[in-house]
Amino acid sequence: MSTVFFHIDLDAFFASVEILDNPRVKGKPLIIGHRGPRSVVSTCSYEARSYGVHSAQSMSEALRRCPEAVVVEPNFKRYSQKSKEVMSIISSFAPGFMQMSIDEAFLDYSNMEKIHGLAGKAARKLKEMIKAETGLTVSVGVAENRYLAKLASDYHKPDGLTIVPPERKEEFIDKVGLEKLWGIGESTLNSIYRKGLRNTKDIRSLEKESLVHLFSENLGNFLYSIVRGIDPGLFKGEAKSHSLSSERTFYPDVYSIDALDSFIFQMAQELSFRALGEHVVARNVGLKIRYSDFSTYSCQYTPSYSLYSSSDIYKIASRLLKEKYNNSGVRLIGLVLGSTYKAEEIEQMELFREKSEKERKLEKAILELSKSGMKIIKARSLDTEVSDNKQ
DNA sequence: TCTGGGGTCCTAGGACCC
DNA sequence: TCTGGGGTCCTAGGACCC
Repeated sequence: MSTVFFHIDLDAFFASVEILDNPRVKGKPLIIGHRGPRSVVSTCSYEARSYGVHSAQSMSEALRRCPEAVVVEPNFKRYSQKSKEVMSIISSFAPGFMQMSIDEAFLDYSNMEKIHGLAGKAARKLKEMIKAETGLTVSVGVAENRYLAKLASDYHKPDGLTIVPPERKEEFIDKVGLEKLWGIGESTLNSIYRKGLRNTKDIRSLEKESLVHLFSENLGNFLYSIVRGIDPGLFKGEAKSHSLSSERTFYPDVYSIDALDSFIFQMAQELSFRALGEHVVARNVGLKIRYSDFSTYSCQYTPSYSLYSSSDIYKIASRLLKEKYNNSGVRLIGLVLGSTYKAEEIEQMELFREKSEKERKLEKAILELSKSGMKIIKARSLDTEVSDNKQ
């Protein structure tokens, strides 16, 4: 192998951490998630999975399938602490570390045999280290590129190790099957079936040009690559743009524009805090509305100035709401700060200079307080005065 | 049985500029 | 008097993933 990549995936991560912290739930079907009427399963233990419970399933359905399940509220602080422990072991094991999410990461193990031995032996060693030091199990995939390694880690779970020899990659792809290939969701799958293609072999039998013609430039090339075990290049490079978003689902549905506006006001502040905390400013604000029938609309606005102050964000979002809201029941409302970019010296920025001294001080004071962990909500009628900070 | 919350990327049409 | 093609930005919506 000229290149070797590992994909390391923590098994049922949130559930495993809860079991670690509370061994009494070990062996029981465990569901992580809120207990609300519109909540979904975040993660669940393997015992719960045997009842047909799975991530993203509605909680009501999950509890119907497994009424005796133990439901635990997610504790993200604890998970991210545990995640850091694991990631630090992985990142010091080999170079080319790339964390993909709270519970998975890639390693580049190319030309590393001298350090930890052949890839299989090294992967076993890494798994043992993680188990010994954190008490958690991982599944590891080893292959010549990241895409295959990612599929491989999912092939045997939990506590699995799957190695894909380069000469058997197409065979492996066929065994995984079209339905489980990364990047092919329900919609793409249906459009593939509608074109009379039933599996990975059918797709492989077509020329790249035919696939591009049948689908689109991007999807055609993507399909052509993945059925051959060629990395489509999804896990490389820096992301071009970023966004920060916040959304809330209501139960029951909300019909009052004033109530919606209050939520927008709160979310504008949340996002403003997060943006300031991460030293980013945004180019645009987006609003998302999902009505009772699940129909979802979004709109956005790009002002001529950069955004980070809660009052600017709120003003735009509130205007979008007034323009778009159709007076029917709303189940979800969301706010997005789009096209964010790093701005180290926000205080020095043009917009801040245009603002009144008072307003600037207020934003700064709120930022400081929010950093100190205090929960501050500005009174909504005021843009330039400090309220008595209820709640 | 309905369907969270946080993200990224793609598509397609229109505006505008060269 | 009719009309090119490329590039970039903006918007709305869709797809996918963890």
